[in-house]
Amino acid sequence: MIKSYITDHNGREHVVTFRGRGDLLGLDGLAEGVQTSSAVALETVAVCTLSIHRLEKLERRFPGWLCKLLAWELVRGRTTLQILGHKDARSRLAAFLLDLFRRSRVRGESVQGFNLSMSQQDIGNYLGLAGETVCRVLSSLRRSRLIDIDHHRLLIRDIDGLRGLAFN
Amino acid sequence: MIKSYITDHNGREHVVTFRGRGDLLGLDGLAEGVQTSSAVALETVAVCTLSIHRLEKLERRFPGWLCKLLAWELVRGRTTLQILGHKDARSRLAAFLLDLFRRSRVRGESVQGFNLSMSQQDIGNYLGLAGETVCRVLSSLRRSRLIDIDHHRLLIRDIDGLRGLAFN
DNA sequence: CGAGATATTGACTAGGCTCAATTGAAGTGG
DNA sequence: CCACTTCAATTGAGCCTAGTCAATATCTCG
Repeated sequence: MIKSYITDHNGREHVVTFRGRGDLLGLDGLAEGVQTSSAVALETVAVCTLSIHRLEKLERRFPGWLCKLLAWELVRGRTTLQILGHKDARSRLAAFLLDLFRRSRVRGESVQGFNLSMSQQDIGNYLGLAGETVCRVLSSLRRSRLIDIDHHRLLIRDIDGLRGLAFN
Repeated sequence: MIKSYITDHNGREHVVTFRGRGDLLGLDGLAEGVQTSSAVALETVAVCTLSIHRLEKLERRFPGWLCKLLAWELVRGRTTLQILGHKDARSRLAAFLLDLFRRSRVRGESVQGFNLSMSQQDIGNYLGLAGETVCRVLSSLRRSRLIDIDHHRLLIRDIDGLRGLAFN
């Protein structure tokens, strides 16, 4: 998993997304050729570089492909926005975990667990919460038997309960 | 000015953006042809419809044009995200006003005032704040001589002060 | 094993939300 | 032109969630 972030005027770091296997990284670079975000690998990863040139070639072969992808990103970002603007800490975490879970399933990693490769600090940064809050909420979710955590392995015990939280 | 919003499972409304003269509306519809957000005009407006067909034609004439636009939207959304995740009420309002101001200048409406056509409730919804908080902060900004408000006309008195707030 | 990072927990604080009452603005119809 | 209605804005009081600070505990890795 890769953490993508930006650094603001004060040198503070803001996590923008976490990308996993199969995700495209750096699409925002299309805006003027400037890279607007940085990225760090959170574990050992293999990346496949794709030149703009090649992207354009793909776009010619499958017109609208790239646009559709970008539009989806836009919609996804919108959902995140909604979460940050209107949900409390518990709901944010629930939504976050469900999103990670959904993506791990799409990748075919099945079962009902996945790897939380980022630190709680990073999760908090991404969700607009303090790291301590993330820890407290995760503990609370565990006490409520909604999830289980073993080191960095996360198990979902009650997905409907989580959904209830996430979608209020 | 047009307010673009989505409605969640509970029927609650979430303001996504405010669009003004010259802005494109409904680009998220490119994601699968489904309209993912609704829109309401906040005043009498004239809109120019643009069929997907026509968009594609434009894209053929100026390859990459649409992608670049979408990428910019992505970056813009990212900024909003940063604001929602990491700033307090005062900073959010300051950043919001500066953004509106910048856009009004781009449109050539110059001077240092612009029209706040949306309700404080809507602003709050957009920024993840309660309407009452928006009101309080605006009053406070006025008391600090950073802005002036007359009905729905907003005047910026101290743009550097606002910038200081917005960027912390 | 030791060091540095990360996680956990507690106590305290504060910023913003909720609820409620009042004022003010804008539009409607007689 | 003025009463009447309605919706937006304003202001206050009290509460509560999440942030901050600080102290351990636990993990990870060389």
